[in-house]
Amino acid sequence: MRPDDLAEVRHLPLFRDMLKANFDQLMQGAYAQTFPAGLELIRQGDPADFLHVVMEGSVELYAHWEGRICTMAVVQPVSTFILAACIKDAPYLMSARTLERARLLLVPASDLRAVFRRDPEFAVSTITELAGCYRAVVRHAKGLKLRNSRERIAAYLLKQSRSLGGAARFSLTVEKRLIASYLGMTPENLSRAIRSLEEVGVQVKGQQVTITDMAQLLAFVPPDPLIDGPDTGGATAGVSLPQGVAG
Amino acid sequence: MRPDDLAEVRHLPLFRDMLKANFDQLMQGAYAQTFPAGLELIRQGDPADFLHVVMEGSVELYAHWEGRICTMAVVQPVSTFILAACIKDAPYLMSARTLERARLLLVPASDLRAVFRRDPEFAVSTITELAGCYRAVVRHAKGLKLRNSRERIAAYLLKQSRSLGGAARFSLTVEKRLIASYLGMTPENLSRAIRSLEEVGVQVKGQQVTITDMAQLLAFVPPDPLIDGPDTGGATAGVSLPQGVAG
DNA sequence: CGAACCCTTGACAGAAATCAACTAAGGTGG
DNA sequence: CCACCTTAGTTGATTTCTGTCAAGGGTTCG
Repeated sequence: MRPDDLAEVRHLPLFRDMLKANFDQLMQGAYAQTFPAGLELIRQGDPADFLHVVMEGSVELYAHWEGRICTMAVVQPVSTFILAACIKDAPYLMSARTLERARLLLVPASDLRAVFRRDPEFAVSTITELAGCYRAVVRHAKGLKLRNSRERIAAYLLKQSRSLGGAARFSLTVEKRLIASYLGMTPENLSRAIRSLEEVGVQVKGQQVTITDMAQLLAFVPPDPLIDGPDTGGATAGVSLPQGVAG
Repeated sequence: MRPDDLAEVRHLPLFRDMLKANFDQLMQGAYAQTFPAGLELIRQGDPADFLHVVMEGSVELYAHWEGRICTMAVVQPVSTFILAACIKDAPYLMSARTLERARLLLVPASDLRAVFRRDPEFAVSTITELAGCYRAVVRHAKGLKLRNSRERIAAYLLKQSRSLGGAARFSLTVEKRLIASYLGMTPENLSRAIRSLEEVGVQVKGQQVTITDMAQLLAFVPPDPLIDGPDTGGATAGVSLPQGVAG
């Protein structure tokens, strides 16, 4: 594993406060690997063996049942996923696949469980991380239940804009079909709904999003930190959530 | 607070492994209180001051946005809720109200945060509890996205049945309108969908549910532990989930 | 160049929300 | 004890939303 990878992992909220000795030991059992695009990393139902950390590229978390599939999140660097399954030593609830060529760090789940039992700082970091993940999914569920398709799309676009500091023009970072699945609708429906949103202040041409009337758009879906998440203003992009979003 | 209350709280997975001294201290700052039916205990957006433990009665967790409301969970004794908000010292994502007369234990969030920083066992319990909550919400979100109304209802009824050891006859434990909201549909739609489920092996008359053809019902919605949760076989009832479900 | 694949559009079918009316059950107060 | 009121639940008619099926345009990549 590259030394600068280690430094980056060390800076993650999950790992930054633990004792160096414990961090080093955790990383000793871990290994980094590069995967091609479109590879299935994890299949839902499998036992949770490794905590995954995305170093480069992006990973889709998705779920399936009876032949249907839906995207649950897109994880982008640098963040972890499937933490909860590792902790519970339980089957993964979601599958994962690379959206593009990606480099991942795999940390054995057993090491993880051993370490937070003896490193209180790491335990606290884990608690904070999980609490954040939990709240992210609750917000997602609230969006699904309280908003219709058009509203979810508008809120999604507004969130993207806000994460870029309120930009009126920006590019979508993931495929539309994936956005559709993440927002709980079909690609056709997304396409039509996007078109219909022109009358409330957004125009989407290909990947290019232009907010033509911010006030009108804000009036159409009043952003709510209890659904859309707190103002990040940072560089978080895509459908991913602030940090690790999957357990 | 009653001594037998203390014993019951002490037996919760969240509290059972911590040092007695720490438990006692936590409980010293806590207080129990009885609330009438229909009282709003928590309003979403308010700062998280207390971890709530339901000792008796039941509590609905719900969310609202722009005049719309939806039920997120029903919490029944003995379990905790809004753990995650307390940990993050962040605003509640959900509101809470008593469905019936209920007795609650309120534990100051600041005490909570202080204690798991110095009691590793409690930290581990908190981690496990949160991981469980996270997975419960992920399962709920999966159900919403991967199943249609009829399937969600059928799965819900099957889950109730299984939690009673596979009973073919049982009573609904919560109001239908609440079930409808929990499952993400209108009461009218629930009513009609229930009626239409007669042709796949369930009959519902008032509160009474009768599974007339278990095989057919199982074929209609193949239960999936990654959505419906692991087989409990226990006495868990209502729309509530195994343990604390709200952070 | 051809083969995928994504995205879009149209036509249609099915699902779900809405509006309105009606029933039934439970609780209140006379 | 009964009349009354409130509320949950149901049913019907209708509209709106969403998914499905099919076709075509555009792009990327081998």
